[in-house]
Amino acid sequence: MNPVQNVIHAISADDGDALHFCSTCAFSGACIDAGYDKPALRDLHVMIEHVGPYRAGEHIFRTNDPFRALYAVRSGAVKTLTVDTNGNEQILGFYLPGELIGLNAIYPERFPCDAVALESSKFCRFSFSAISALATRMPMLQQQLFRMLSRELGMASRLAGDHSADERVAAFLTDLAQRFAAQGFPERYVRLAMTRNEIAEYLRLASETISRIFGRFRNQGLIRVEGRNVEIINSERLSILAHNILGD
Amino acid sequence: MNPVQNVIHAISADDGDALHFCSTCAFSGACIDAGYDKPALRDLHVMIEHVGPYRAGEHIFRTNDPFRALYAVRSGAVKTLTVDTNGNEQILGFYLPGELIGLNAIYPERFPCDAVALESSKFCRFSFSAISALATRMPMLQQQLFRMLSRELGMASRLAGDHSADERVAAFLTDLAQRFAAQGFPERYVRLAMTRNEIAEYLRLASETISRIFGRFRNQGLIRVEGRNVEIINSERLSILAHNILGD
DNA sequence: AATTTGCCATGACCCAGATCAACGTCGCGA
DNA sequence: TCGCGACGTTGATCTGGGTCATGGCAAATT
Repeated sequence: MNPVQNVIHAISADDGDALHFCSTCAFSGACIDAGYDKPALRDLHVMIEHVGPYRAGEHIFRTNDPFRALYAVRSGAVKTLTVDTNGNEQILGFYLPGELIGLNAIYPERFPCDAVALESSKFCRFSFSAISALATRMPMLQQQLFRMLSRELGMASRLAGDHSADERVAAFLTDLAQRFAAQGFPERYVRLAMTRNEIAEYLRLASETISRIFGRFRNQGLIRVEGRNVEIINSERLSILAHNILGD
Repeated sequence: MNPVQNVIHAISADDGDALHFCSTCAFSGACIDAGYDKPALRDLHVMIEHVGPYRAGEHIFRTNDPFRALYAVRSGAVKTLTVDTNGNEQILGFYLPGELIGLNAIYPERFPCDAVALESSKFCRFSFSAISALATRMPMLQQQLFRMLSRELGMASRLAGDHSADERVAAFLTDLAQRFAAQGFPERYVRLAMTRNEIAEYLRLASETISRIFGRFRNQGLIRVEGRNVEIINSERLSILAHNILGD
């Protein structure tokens, strides 16, 4: 049997309970590290609402919806996107379990984008006013929010740079592999939850260009591709290509 | 005398004192609105260090410098930039009085870019750990930091989109005019503190393209250009062009 | 006054990636 | 089982904006 196929089935996180985080919770790192894992956590858990599952194609929120809550992905995968005046979709980001959606809505106080499930997905919903209030009493939580905002800002501006299509695709694959690895999956396998066209809309390329570059990377022995399963053969060279975007 | 010339000389803010903000302080909105204008402000002022002036071309900080403080522009203008492996500069942003530099350094804990004065500039320096600590006691300050991060994130991802050179230049001029207007300057005049080449590095275009588009916008009666002074004649049509990037 | 240096403008040409077109494949509902 | 629509690949052609080259101008320097 081919090693690429069926290696990764679906990413999901356990559900957590009144005293434990979902295993991939966006806040767990900050809180557990800081010794908040005892009763203080009750305050955090009490404001969490488990929502979903949303099926593939369903909206979690839409552009201009009033912003009240952040969404942490528990399982599945999500895209956020805007539609410009010509009807062109622009994908802002893909989100995997453990990642947080909605940070770009804080300032406008409305969601500036749609969020759509790429596959069946569940979420933790955090009231933003409640989590802000809690953050004033939990400095590490505040810090974690600052860090996540800052991280997303850095990523957005690096991706905004003037890079070749090869660099973009290499950075996309490398980044995704690292994020899968952060969930405990083998770093060399990436299961794409999105179409070639969605990758293209994210990287500001045409879907044909994605196909061609996947093909070229395959011919150069950088990756193996079977449909939406990608195996990274030469992560070394891929990282070098990605370096201008990912920074390290 | 030509109306474009010498309308805007230099932007600067008064210096503030122990109980008053600089008139354009990045935090003044949040704090004054929230009724913090009495003794609580002392805590904020006490952690501020006035630095500068830096002359044109001088670095405020450099890539990989450890991140300890945010810088608010008091007067002058600044660019932040990265240099990629081919030696190409990429400008991340321009900053005017009242704006805050360094938010993208929180997550990596090092500055991911250089900051260089475009003209003689002064700053307020805020220790980040001190301001975070204070933010736990001043919810509106925390909120203001969240909002500024979120705002910059939104701007970065809109600029990252797939837009024509015309749209980019229109958005650049419109945005700058709005930010000048926020300082109380007439909205129709923009004084560019940066070269054509720097505009190009910011918008991911060639400097020749900036020249050509300024020329075309002039011929179409959208703007008047004299060196680095720009007068916006038809802000209506310019905003329509910019709409896909600026959103409103 | 002459020279250098940085900045800006404009024409000629080129290229990375978009667009257009054709076709193959897969999954799914009737 | 068939048909249909979404998805992916590949080839041919086009184009927006990049690159290269030239020249002008103004401030700084000699």
